[in-house]
Amino acid sequence: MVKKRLNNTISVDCVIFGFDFEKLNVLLVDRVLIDDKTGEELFSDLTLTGNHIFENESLEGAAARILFDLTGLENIYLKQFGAFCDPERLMNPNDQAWLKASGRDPQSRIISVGYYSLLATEKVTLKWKGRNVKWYPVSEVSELAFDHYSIFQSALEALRRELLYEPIGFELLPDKFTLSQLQKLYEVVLGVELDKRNFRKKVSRMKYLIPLDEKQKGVAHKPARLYMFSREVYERTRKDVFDFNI
Amino acid sequence: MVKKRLNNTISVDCVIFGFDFEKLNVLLVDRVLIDDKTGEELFSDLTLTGNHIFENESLEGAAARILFDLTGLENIYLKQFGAFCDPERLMNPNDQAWLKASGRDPQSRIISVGYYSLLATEKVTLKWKGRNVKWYPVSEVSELAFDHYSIFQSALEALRRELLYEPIGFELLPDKFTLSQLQKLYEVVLGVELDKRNFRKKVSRMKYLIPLDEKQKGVAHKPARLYMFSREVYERTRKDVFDFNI
DNA sequence: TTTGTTAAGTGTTAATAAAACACTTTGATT
DNA sequence: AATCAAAGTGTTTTATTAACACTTAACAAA
Repeated sequence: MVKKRLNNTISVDCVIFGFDFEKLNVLLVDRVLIDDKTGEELFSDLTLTGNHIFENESLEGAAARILFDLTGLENIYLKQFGAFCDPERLMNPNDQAWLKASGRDPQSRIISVGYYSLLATEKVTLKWKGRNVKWYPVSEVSELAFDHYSIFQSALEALRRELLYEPIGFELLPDKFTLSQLQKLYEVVLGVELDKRNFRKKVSRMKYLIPLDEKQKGVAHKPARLYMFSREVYERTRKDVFDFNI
Repeated sequence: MVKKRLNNTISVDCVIFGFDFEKLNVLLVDRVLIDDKTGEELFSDLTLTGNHIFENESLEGAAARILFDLTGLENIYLKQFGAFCDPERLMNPNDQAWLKASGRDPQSRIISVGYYSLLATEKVTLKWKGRNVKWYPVSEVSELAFDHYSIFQSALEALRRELLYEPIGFELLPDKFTLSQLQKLYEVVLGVELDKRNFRKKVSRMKYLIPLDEKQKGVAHKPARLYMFSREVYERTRKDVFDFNI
């Protein structure tokens, strides 16, 4: 092993999850490499949204910038879930060609710090900025460029774990939502089926879930009551000490 | 903000926790800067154990190497808990002097990837290698160099959370241990008091906790039965699906 | 205005887990 | 033989989880 101190590049990759009341989606970029001379399309595949970190920018700042550039939204939920830097991670031919074409040293090492973020898709209007960015259902994501598939899986795992223990589901819903929408969210993200009555009994214990004097409109059935999440109540009533009982 | 692509340095910092049946400890390095000319001690403070990443080395590989260099141990539990890279993090005067003295550009940016690892202190014989490395009780750690105190706190938080949901406590104990030692471990790491009978009832449900036909020796009271952790049983009986009930 | 459609909303019982609590046992030491 | 120190052990109350089916409200179509 060569014991040389390396200069590396830091990039931040965002796994942007969006919930549309039916399924969980993720924002991916359609990466197309065009041959300079012939204008021919060399290949096309999908990547996560990512970018290099600027001078005087924090990791989270870079993630927020990427998110802002794509959606125009600020103050979105962002959570760091891992750093990725396997020496072999950028070694497949497409990735090498891509790095070369974008003027980087294909031998250089890039460390990726991953953030996932949570959005209600209905809040978002995508800003193309010349890049082909689209929502893809999480269940249909298979191969991605670089090592982005394994980063994506890591993010999904981190999201699931977080959802079990922290009230972050609300980040995937509009400000006002119904209990059925909240239940569907848990079912879709965790990949389970939940009993309606037991679910409602459970969430009724969460004081930060505030029922509103307002109902759904324009639905062809009994309209559901709307609820909102109160961060204020959550912060005030959360237990400081671990309440796990071993 | 200057939009320049930077070359950065990656370092890996290890927060090495050790349990001694009484308290949780952490391995820290006493960093002393000596003036080249006068031989005078300029300052001394404590840092986490860390190192730069070598070429062709993975992040986890670097963490394992740091751990091996300090303890001579391999296959130790290691968990990545975060990446740290605030532009302001290395700006205090001691840290600047240190970077300068060790031949690095004080303006360069260092990203730290943090790993924590778990050990029974009795398994470890520290290898000095010219560096003053010692166990410090976690409860007595206050200031550390660089931003290592906040990295340390992050590690402790990650450890506590992990301990609540995964059977990692065994990593902090010798191969054979008593139930009282296991209980003490949970109490010390989580900072709670637990009821002996309820604790035993709870762990008796864990099939991967194997009672041995062996007892403590040389204690001036009723000797306790020894137990071991079976990774094999754990892997075989763990639920694949989330068993959280919402 | 009646009828059909669709999802909302609601309660009980049985099984399991958590919380609170004190005395007896065992081996080593004196 | 007596003392010491921690090991080991059960019951009751309360809270949570799991399983399960019918009525209601709004809209749309006839």
